[in-house]
Amino acid sequence: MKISTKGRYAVRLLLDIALNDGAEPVRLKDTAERQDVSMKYLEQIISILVRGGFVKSIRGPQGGYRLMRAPEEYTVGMILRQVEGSLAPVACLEDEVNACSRKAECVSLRIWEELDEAIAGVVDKYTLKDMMDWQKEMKCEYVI
Amino acid sequence: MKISTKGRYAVRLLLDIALNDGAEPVRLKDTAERQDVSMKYLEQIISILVRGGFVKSIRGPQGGYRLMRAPEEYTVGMILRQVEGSLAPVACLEDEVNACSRKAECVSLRIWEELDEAIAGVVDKYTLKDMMDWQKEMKCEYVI
DNA sequence: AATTTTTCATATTGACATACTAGGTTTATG
DNA sequence: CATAAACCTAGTATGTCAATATGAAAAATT
Repeated sequence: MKISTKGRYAVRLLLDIALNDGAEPVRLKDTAERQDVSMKYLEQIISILVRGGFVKSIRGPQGGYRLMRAPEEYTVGMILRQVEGSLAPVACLEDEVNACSRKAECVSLRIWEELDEAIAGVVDKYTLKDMMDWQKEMKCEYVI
Repeated sequence: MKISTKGRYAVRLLLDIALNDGAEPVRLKDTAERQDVSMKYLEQIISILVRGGFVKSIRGPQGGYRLMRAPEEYTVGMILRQVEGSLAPVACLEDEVNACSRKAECVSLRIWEELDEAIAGVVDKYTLKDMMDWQKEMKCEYVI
């Protein structure tokens, strides 16, 4: 029941791009340094986000990445599902292919369904905008 | 973000023991047949539950397993944590050893904390007794 | 045009976990 | 004593995770 580093890095990566957006697009090298993670690994993660239409890339010197939409339009759940796939706690909830033959009688399933809803309820409640606001508040506190 | 078969089997195994409890203790062989899973695998799972004081075993012919306590005293969360370990969605929430150095400034952590609470809220809400009741209701519906 | 800086693409790796299977030992019953 | 159950340990195939490694392609600067 763990969120992978891929999922966690993806959220932090998009947050970093949102926070550092300015005249120039955000370079992966800088994000990697700021967050102290492998740039090569981030490259793989961002390529999923580019393909998913979450960010656009600008190649060449002074290139980098920018968000495609406003920060409030990215829920944490959207990001996690894009890089990790389904967040369902059991495969039988995902689709018909993974559904098990005992689905109708399975009383465990009721709990897994409620768990799935609870998870979605949290990750779909927050957006990059919320995280940006928290980050800014925090910076303020440090200054004071 | 998946619950392992070990966790799911453990819940169903204890439910099976609860439902089939009678004059004789419940044999693993019967549970394995009823649920169509490997008995050898169930042996490994139940040994964790024996060590954790969830069930007691009776050896020899006419042996088997019985719950140590009343079904309402087993939450699904207790069972999952016993066989899977922590249900925390990220390692940094587990303990001081796994905590990361950026914990104080990490805004993602707020979301993971809320997610952790949401997960616990569901799995600790239901007990084996609830599942037994659902199972019995369902049997009724089939008869009607 | 050459160089540099960035993204883009694919392959490989080592460690670990998952989901079992196999084979045997111990304990109690009839 | 034969049998039926739990108990114990090891092995194994498969896959996933979390990266590294290598280099190509594109675009801006010099």
